[in-house]
Amino acid sequence: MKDLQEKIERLKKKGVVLTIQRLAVLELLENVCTHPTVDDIYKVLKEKYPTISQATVYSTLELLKDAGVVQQLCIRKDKACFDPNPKMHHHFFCRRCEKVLDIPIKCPVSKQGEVDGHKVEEVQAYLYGVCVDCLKVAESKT
Amino acid sequence: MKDLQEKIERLKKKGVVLTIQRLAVLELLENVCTHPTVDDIYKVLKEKYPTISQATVYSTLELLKDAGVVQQLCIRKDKACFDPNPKMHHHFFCRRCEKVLDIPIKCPVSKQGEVDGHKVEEVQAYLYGVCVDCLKVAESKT
DNA sequence: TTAGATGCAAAGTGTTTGCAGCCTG
DNA sequence: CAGGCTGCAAACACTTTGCATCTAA
Repeated sequence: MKDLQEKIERLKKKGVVLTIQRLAVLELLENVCTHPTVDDIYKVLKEKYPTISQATVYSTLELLKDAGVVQQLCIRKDKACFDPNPKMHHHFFCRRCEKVLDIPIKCPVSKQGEVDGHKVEEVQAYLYGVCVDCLKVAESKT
Repeated sequence: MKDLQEKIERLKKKGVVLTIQRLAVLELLENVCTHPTVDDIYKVLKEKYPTISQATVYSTLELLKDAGVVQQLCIRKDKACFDPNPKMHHHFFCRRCEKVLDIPIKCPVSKQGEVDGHKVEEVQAYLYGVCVDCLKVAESKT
């Protein structure tokens, strides 16, 4: 939970008002090992905070992203998902079960923050395929 | 034009019916050096083929993607864009002018087609930042 | 007290779907 | 002639927006 405290500090320093809703989103993300979509987050929070709205979840996630405490992934073409870890790392999307997983590969962006003269601020490497669990299921059916 | 012929051959071998509309999409993509969205393609084709529909453009692009002659990029969160080059290579998105550019970096997916036991079928590395042209404009305004 | 956040609903945008009619082989 | 493609419009899903109300500092 050290991460959570650090994030809260960082947000406070930026002058962000920490409402119940924002803390709830932050906390949920901190305790998750998946990469939830907006709707995933909304549905879970709805249980504890029945009046929370999708618009708030959307705006909070944007706020957290802009503050650099979470990152948004564009790995699925239908909807965004979020990663509580804001540090650069990469992802795998299983086309079968639609899970998103962190992966340990290093994707070197040549010279620090610069490629062909373009200023690089962010890098996302997305791998697509079939995850090990789905491969096992497929095998066992053979 | 060699590429175009090869693609047409490949599609024919797969038994794909090459209608006027499909050829038009294919040809347009072959003569483009950008990464057009569905709407970009639709608008251009509309001039030459006033009755063409968006649905046809969508279905054609999916067909071409499935046949492996073009690739779809998920680099912008609002809409898909397409790359006539189906071979693996990576992309840069300029947040200022919203251009998508091919970039020469190599993003090594460790062992051939496999990471952490997951079967990798496709890799997309997306870099985000400000392109060299927009950087120049920004400088000249200083 | 008040600037700014929330909740609700409507609007917006890209994409998919259903189906009648048309075309191609 | 038959299967499949096209064009049109409606349906869909995710996201954004507008605004009245509420709330944290």
